[in-house]
This record gives sequence, structure tokens and C-alpha cells, in this order.
Amino acid sequence: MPRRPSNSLDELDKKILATIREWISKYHFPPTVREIKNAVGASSTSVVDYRLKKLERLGLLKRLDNGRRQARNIMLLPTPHNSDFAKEGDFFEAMGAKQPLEATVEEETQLEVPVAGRIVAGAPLPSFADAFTPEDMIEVPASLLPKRSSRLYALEVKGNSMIDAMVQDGDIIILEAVEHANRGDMVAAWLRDRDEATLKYYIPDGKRVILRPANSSMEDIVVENPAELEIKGRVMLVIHRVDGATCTYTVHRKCI
Amino acid sequence: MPRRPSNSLDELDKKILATIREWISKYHFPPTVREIKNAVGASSTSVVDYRLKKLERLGLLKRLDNGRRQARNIMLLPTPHNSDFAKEGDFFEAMGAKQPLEATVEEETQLEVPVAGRIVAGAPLPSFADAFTPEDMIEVPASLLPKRSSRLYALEVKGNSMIDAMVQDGDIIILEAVEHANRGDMVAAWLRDRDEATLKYYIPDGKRVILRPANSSMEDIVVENPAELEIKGRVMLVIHRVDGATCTYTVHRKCI
DNA sequence: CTTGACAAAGAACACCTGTTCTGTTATCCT
DNA sequence: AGGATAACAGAACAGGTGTTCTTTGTCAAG
Repeated sequence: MPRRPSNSLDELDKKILATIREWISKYHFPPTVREIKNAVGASSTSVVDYRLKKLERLGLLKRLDNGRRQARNIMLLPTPHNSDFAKEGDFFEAMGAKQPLEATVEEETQLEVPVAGRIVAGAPLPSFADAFTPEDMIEVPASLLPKRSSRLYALEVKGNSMIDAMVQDGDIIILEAVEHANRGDMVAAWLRDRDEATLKYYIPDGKRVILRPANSSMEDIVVENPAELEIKGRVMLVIHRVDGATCTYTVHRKCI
Repeated sequence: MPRRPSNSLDELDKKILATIREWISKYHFPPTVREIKNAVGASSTSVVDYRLKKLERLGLLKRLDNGRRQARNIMLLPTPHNSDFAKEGDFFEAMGAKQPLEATVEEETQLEVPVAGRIVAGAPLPSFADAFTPEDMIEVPASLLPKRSSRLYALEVKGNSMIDAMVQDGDIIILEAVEHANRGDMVAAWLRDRDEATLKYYIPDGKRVILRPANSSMEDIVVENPAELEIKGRVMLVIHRVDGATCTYTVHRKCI
């Protein structure tokens, strides 16, 4: 048995890949064979061509072939080998802002908000007082809250009974402790007559109060006697953890 | 005084810009003069060259000149659509490009984002190029976007086929035009083999790509061949109008 | 050691590609 | 109307650029 072609990346391969990445990051288009040759100090374009063919065979890049020859036809492909792909993936972002996403997350000032407890449809609703003995603290990007407030606290949602408010099990809601809401606010409230906690839009209607779910397919709750409605807070933000690294933050605010 | 050179963009200019954008979006490298010529149906390369010089003079693109001639040396520059972008001075400095003419440095709390079209499950997905002929503009609180980008555009959601992404009929989604997503990003993508537009979380898995709906009760889509997946943009923000005066803004971002 | 295939060097080829040149047409301003 | 210039058309040029060819070196298995 004679030699077999190498399927592992040696220094030159990595150097070529790095060169391509850096070139794209810098100029927004891939280098030519000769530009790679000069950058890595290869002795011939054929060496670079040879290595590029190998890298293409390994699925690390693709050289476009539309039937005719094309200049700068190298495309980096997303693979686990190509560990720096994230940077290369920023190809487009590089045209504008090239900072990695984590950088912006780090720069952001975070607010610490106490988690006062859980909100469950059938269980008593923790109020702001419970935030003084917090179960936990949660970090929230300050930019998502329209104003600084010392009356912020968080509740963890248990169960899917709040699904009408587009809030799922496990979500965290950030509340501002208020006793009186404005029209259109989403409020966390306790319904004394029903012994029920709920998240609804607050719509005063004369002496009555209409509590309207976010999901329009659900029905309104009409509270005839406002004394039966115990408003605990105004929903500022809903945090939904998609997976370990991604969250969605739903901001509730007025618009024009 | 005889004629003065035009400083406004006519149809051909826009067509050339769109062609460049689409080409880059498709192949990851810019088109040649002749490829542009064929794409826009121009009669000569000199016409394209003439227009490219004009677009460069207007600060919309830059043709790299390292002393020697270079193939595919077109670089798109951040457009005046989002003039805040001019602040990213190092970019312009590094590229030796002139800043866009209309560059104004004023801090606005609201960003104007072009609405490029509608996203429907079964209809072709508008891309960033369509943002050059926007149907409308929408104002977005700048504080909800983690960074300034000139590549933002908006799509209006039609139908409830995207309900698995927690997006309803009539919502507006703000996208950043990117070619490659990072793990965990929610992307707007076109599935070539299915002829279908979708909003899903992007999860690379070796050579495959898993598209995971936000609603965990729905099933993943596994894309075996990444070439079948045409990523149009990364979802930055979902705007949901609750009623005339209230919106919810759902921010998608990484968390730690 | 011999052998066979991988790998590299260097040169050459054929085509791609930005650019320029010359001439023509269209349009604006006086 | 008429001059001046923008804008276009077509072709040609000069050099960039992917690819291939030949020759030579290198390594591992028999």
C-alpha cells in the first residue's frame, strides 16, 4: 500500500483558511489564489490550488463552478471543523458593524431585579413586598426598560394558564409595582371574587373594568366592582428563555 | 452652464445596486462588471463602469484600488437609508472611503426602517434588496436594537402560518440582512426544496441545519443540504400591535 | 532498497476582467 | 437653435487569475 491522501489539516491548511477568513473580513471579498500564495508564503499557485482542492474535498470551502472560470470564487462553508465560522459568518455584518454579538451583550448595563415568587392562576399572587425577601435575582438589560424604577420585581410563570397573554410556563415577567394602571397597560392582578391571578390588558369602562387577553381569541373578563380587582403591578417586560443562550424579551409599551 | 452630472439614483443605478446585493447574498463575493452588465441588461461594460464610478462618488460603494487592478473589487458601503451608520468611522477610514454625503450625526430615539414587503408561508420572501423600494417606513425605538446596523429592514407578517414562531398575522418583524446566522438566531429563511418561507431558530448540526420553531410543540425541520436554505435575515425585533395605542416589542437576543 | 502515490515548484496557458479609448447620441442651459 | 457636456456603445488593451502541465522531492508500505 502506497501513501494515502491526508485528511487532516496541517499548518498550511489552517493558515490558508485563516488567510481567507481575514481577507474576507477585511475586504469583503475572497482572495485570489495568488493573494493567498503571497499571504501564506507558498512557493507556487499550484500548491495553493492543491490545498484548496483538498479543503473543498473536506467540505471546508467551496469553489464555485458555473461552467466558466471565475475570479475569487471561494466560499467558506459552515462546518464544525471551521470553528471560527461565526466570524466568517459575519461576512455581511462586516460590511457594517463587525463586533461579535457577545461584545454588545457585555457592554450592556444590566439591572438586577428581585424575583418575588411565582404567578400561578390558582395561587395567591406575590406582591412587591415579597420582593424584599427575594428567592433570586435576575439580570435584565437596562435598555429594555423605559425608565429607572426602584419598584421593579420579577415573577416566574408557572403553568400555561397565562397563554392568553402570550406568556408560557417558565417565562419571567418584570413588573413595576403600581396600584393603579393606565388604559392599555398589561397588569398582573388578583381577582378576589374568583380567587384567581391573571395577566390582562387594563381597560377602564365607566365604573367597570374590562380585562382583555392579549390573544384575541379569548374572551374578556368584565369586573363590575373595581374593589374586586387587586392590581399588583404593571407588566414591563416578559423574558422567555428559548434555550441556554437565547432569550426573547417582550417589551410592553405605548406607541403612537 | 451646460449639463451637470446627476446625483440622484435612477432605475439603472438601483438595479445595479440590487444586483450587487443579490449577487453577494447568493455567492458571497461581488459580481464582475460583465456579470452586472448581463444581469441588468446593460449594453456595454463601460456603462456599468460609468455608473459604478457615479455610485462610488455618491458614497454608496467603493472599488478597492491597491495600486493594481483587482477582480471583483466592489464593496458596498452602508447606505444613507440609515445615516447613523456614518458614525462607524473606522470602517470608512480603514477602507479609505468617503462618508456618505447625507451623513448626519444626530441621536434619534426612533429609527426608520424600510418595509420591504410581506412574509407569507407560500410566497417568495422579500430580501434586503427590496428595501430599496420600500412600501412604507416604520419607526422603531432605537433602544430596542442592540446595535446600529444599516442592513435593517422590515416585513409584514401575513397569515398565521408563522404562529409557531410566536408571530401573528399583522405583526411586523425587523430583520437584519445577514447571509449566515449564528447558532440560536431566529432567521427568516426560504426553503428552496419546499418553496416555503419560514421563521425558525437556526441550529447548525454538523453539515445539517436544524430549524427549530419557537413553539416547542411543533416539530423541527432538518435541512440536510445547507444549500437548500436561503437565509434572508436575522430576526431582531417583532412588533405586535395590541390596539391603537399599545405595542409589544419582542426583542430577540443572546443572553448569558 | 524499491515502488508507488502524495506533495510541491515553477512555468506556461487560456481565459477572465477592469479599464481605457474613440465615437456617437441625448440632454440641459444659454 | 446651438454649444457644451453627460451618458451610452462598442471595441480593444493590459494585466489579473484559475487551471494545467511537467519535473522534482518526499514519505510510507512491501
